[in-house]
Amino acid sequence: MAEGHTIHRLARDLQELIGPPLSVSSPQGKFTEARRFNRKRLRGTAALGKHLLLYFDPGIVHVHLGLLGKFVRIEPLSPPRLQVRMRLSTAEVAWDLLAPNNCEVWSEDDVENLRSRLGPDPLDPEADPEVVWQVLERFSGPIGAALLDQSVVAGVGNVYRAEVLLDAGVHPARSAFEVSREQFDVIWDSLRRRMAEGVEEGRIITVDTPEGFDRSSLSEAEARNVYKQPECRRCGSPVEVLTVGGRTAYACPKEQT
DNA sequence: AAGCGATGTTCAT
DNA sequence: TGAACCTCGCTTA
Repeated sequence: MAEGHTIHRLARDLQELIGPPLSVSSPQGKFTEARRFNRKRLRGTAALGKHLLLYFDPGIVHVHLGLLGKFVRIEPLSPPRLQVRMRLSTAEVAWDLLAPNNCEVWSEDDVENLRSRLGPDPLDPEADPEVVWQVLERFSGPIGAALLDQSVVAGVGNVYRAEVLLDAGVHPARSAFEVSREQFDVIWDSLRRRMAEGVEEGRIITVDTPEGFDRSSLSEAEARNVYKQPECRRCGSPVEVLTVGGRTAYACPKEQT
């Protein structure tokens, strides 16, 4: 269940493994090159959209969590579950990678190739919204499909798509080139702010809450304005459910046109 | 106990 | 456009 915020948070959290030689294994066996990283040091981590890169000394491991994958922080001596694709551990802590789409050895060229295939990442401070805007003007298809296209914007997933389009008052099925500059600015600002919040909170919470409110107490169902909501949490209108860009989309028929 | 769906992507048709 | 891949928590019976 990973949109870009999850990966950026992981890139940060996994930095606790930087330093000592790591124990690297693949209890499940499917990451056949695990042995080659055993006793090697982690030099750094990086998040590019939904892609996670682990820089070892030497070597690069690329991880994509996909829909089901996750990293779990556990006690280093706890016996790994059978389906652990990769375990990274120090004397103090272990991280288990479960059910990823990808966990493989990459070259610098592979990383460069990925960079060339990804659009700007709202979580990258250097990201240039003008590049996205230019692409949208020529994009043939709905804005809802463009936002999920990783070559247009990197890191956006189905939840942020729904919430951000509500923020901008734009219906997901609207043609991308019909989105006004003002609407795009709201989309981009909203992506930046909400995804950054997602990194800090470790989850996607888009509803407004009172000052001092404990947001971690919100259930998943309570945390969003339109995504999977029966009614729009801003105005109460019944939420429209449709398919855009091959995924289920949610829209407020009153606020999104 | 069984079934369903999911914050993703790629490949085949 | 659909199936495959990767797994599990929540819903339904």
